[in-house]
Amino acid sequence: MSSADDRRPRPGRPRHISGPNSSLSPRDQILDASARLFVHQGFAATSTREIAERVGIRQASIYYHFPSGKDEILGELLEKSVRPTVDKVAQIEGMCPPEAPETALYVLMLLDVRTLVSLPHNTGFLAQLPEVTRSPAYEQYDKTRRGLEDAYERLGCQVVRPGVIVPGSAGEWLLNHAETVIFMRRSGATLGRAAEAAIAASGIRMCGAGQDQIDHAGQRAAEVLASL
Amino acid sequence: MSSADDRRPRPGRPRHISGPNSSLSPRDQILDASARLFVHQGFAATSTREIAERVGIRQASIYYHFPSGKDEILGELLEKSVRPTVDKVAQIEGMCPPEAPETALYVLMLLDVRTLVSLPHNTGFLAQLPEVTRSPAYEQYDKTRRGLEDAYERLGCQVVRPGVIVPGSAGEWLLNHAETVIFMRRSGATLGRAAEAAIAASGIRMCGAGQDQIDHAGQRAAEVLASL
DNA sequence: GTCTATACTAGGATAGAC
DNA sequence: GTCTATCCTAGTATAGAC
Repeated sequence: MSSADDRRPRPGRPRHISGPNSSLSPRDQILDASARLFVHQGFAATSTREIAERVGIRQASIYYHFPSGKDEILGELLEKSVRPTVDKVAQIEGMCPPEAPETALYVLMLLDVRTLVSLPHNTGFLAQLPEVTRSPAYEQYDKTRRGLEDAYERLGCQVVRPGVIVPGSAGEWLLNHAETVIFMRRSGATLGRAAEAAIAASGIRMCGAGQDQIDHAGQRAAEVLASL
Repeated sequence: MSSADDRRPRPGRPRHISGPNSSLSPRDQILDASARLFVHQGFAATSTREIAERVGIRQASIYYHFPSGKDEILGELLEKSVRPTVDKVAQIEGMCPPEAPETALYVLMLLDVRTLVSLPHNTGFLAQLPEVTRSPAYEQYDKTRRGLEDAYERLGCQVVRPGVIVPGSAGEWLLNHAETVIFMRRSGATLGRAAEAAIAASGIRMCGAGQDQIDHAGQRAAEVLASL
């Protein structure tokens, strides 16, 4: 990482108001405030002035940290919202026994759900905004996410029982299902371990698995996730 | 309805370009163009100029049909996106045998899904936009939609098997599930009868119903829906 | 019913001082 | 590193002609 990570207060004109100012670097303060605002009122509807106000700096100062403005901020928030999950996918597929794909799928879903739940300000939602989808920053995000969808597809195809019909592709369907947490968080819910597990479980159930298999996958998954 | 519904070309200065201009009333042309734009690029990110351009009129002319501008257009689009479903809810609950709540739930979901699928430009998505949620027009929509969620809750509670854990309330969970069609449409899928049924089926499946019950509910549901 | 013209505001972005 | 000052564009909204 560059010198931007340096936390020491370096020289520079003091801010016009010097509030408590948190422990985050100015750059991270901007990211945090932006995330909250983008998610609550939309990307297009949020102005750089509003962001600056939240942080306690002037509008123009944002361009010191993000020379390309809002879009650059957005790009970084998007990246942070998929990266953690994707990075662990290969690991999961490696650790789970190929003869019990439900377990791997359960683990993947649970991991995905947990990551989304733990994202600050529910930033997973950003990628759903139409302005964002069309923005140049989205392209990079989308490539990364596609890797995730592929993993769901590989596992999903093995788990779905004959006779069970799934709309569209299994991968898209299951990933979509996991991402419903985003909308649950939006409607104000605080999701605990039980809710997270319930979502993963219903994902497997939708594929046609019986209660016994679900329970079994759930137990094995907890172990796998713990050793991650 | 008022004189706005009058389709005859009434006097008025001719448009600056006189294209094919469809068969819709000018007002409906504005609604249609707005719907497409709002869904594809967001509400806040869409300007009245863009709307006007699509319709083939000047920006200022929009205010003749919608004196309060964009928000008024939005309000009407939102209303059209829930009204059809909600209006049929009572009817459904009345028609289905109380001893087989899966059937009623299946019908409700299928109806809901079909309505969402048939909405022009996927306008069901509008209510998901943060700018929209905070807009004054949303309040009215939300009240209407809550009636729908209540119906899901009533039926869902009867269907969910003991031992099956559902995150949050059954009503919210199931309504959310039905609304995933919106996101499937967004990712480009064209949904046929089979896909619609698959969504309703997996909703029931998530509650813990077995394949035989699902099949049965599906058959009964088709009959009920036909006589609606 | 639609146009032209225009007033007004808000937001993005840059230059240079401290 | 943050500020002030300022420019410029884009968007909303109104008034009045046709």
